[in-house]
Amino acid sequence: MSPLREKILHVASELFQTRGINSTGVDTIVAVAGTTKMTLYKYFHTKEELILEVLQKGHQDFQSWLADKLASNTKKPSEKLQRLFDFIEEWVTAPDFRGMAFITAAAEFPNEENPVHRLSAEQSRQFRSYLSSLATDAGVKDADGLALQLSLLIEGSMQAEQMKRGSGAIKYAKKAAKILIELALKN
Amino acid sequence: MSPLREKILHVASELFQTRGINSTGVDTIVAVAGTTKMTLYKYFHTKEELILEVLQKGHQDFQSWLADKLASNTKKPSEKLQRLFDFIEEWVTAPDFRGMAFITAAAEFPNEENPVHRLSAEQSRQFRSYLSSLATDAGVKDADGLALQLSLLIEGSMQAEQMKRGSGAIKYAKKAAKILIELALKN
DNA sequence: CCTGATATATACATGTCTGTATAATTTATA
DNA sequence: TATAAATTATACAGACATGTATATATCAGG
Repeated sequence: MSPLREKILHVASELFQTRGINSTGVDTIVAVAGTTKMTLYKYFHTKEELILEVLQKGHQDFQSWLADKLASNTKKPSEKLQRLFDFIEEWVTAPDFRGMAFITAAAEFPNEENPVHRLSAEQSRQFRSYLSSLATDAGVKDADGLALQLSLLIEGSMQAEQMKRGSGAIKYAKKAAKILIELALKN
Repeated sequence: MSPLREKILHVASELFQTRGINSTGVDTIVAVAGTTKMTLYKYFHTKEELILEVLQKGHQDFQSWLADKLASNTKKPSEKLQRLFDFIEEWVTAPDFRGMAFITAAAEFPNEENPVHRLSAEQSRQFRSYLSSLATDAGVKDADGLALQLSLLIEGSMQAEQMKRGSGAIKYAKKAAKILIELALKN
């Protein structure tokens, strides 16, 4: 894959998160990336296409990072569930964290028919489904229910952290999660 | 207060939530409100001022609606805490609910220095502080902690409901809240 | 009816946005 | 070195953004 293409993707991702998607023009993106509009439009036919790819890459990076962390630091399924929030905390307290892409994108494109909104909703659904599989593996009965609750805590924390850096929300989310998980494992 | 001014505020609020703030031009607002730009700029010197007032009114409407509901449907402080999510559910499942203004606004204006972002963060903080006072009145020891956890569940549910109408997230948030509240009341 | 405030109609200045057209230039390959 | 591909430079079209200037119309109170 072209390094210039990846550079554009990376720069766009940064700018979208720090300034917002709609407030970031393609002129700014190419200027920061050190290229021109002609090149950008060669790799991405429209700005919307670029947005969708940025979202996709962001979500994939997050998902595989999390899966790797869980795979290499835990063994038992229930352990994965319990240590989940440690890694989420690591993710959201990273100095360059500026919010979860699919959360902010859905807010910038509220119309449910919009392709960007649809992809965001799909990623949110997919993340919950991943949490549900973790819960199922751990032997939780209402896995979907627990997954939804955990996703609310996680996405809420990300939202809170994006709104105010160093909010410490994730600490309390972790405590709440621990209670909910332990209770779910008993039933 | 001028009815025309209120009409503009109301229309702007609707459009901001259905199309996004940055994607809604003042031309659209005045067209839908049935007035002209001259009048809009007489009442609001800039678009940003209009945005800020829309946010303020939205938050005030929500807060007073919730306080009224709690005041007229509950007596004991602990009861308020426990029935809180019933009213939140009523709020987010209302047919015209399109997301919590201060959540989406913070996403559209990610820069923490931005006045719109600042107001959104302030409203979020204020809401948590209100939850904390409810918890304190109910005799909860770590009132701030519980308030933060509940706010994550609430804001997460609103986020989820805005992303996909009829998500049912609030149902599970309510269950989680019940557990957390009962546990906090015991300690 | 007349006057003053309120609102409208309309045009415009100025800037930014996405996306494209055209030509020059660098870079890689053979 | 010659040829082809990739990238740049630059200008522009057309739409839309915020905000303003100017003149007209509506409407209430005296």
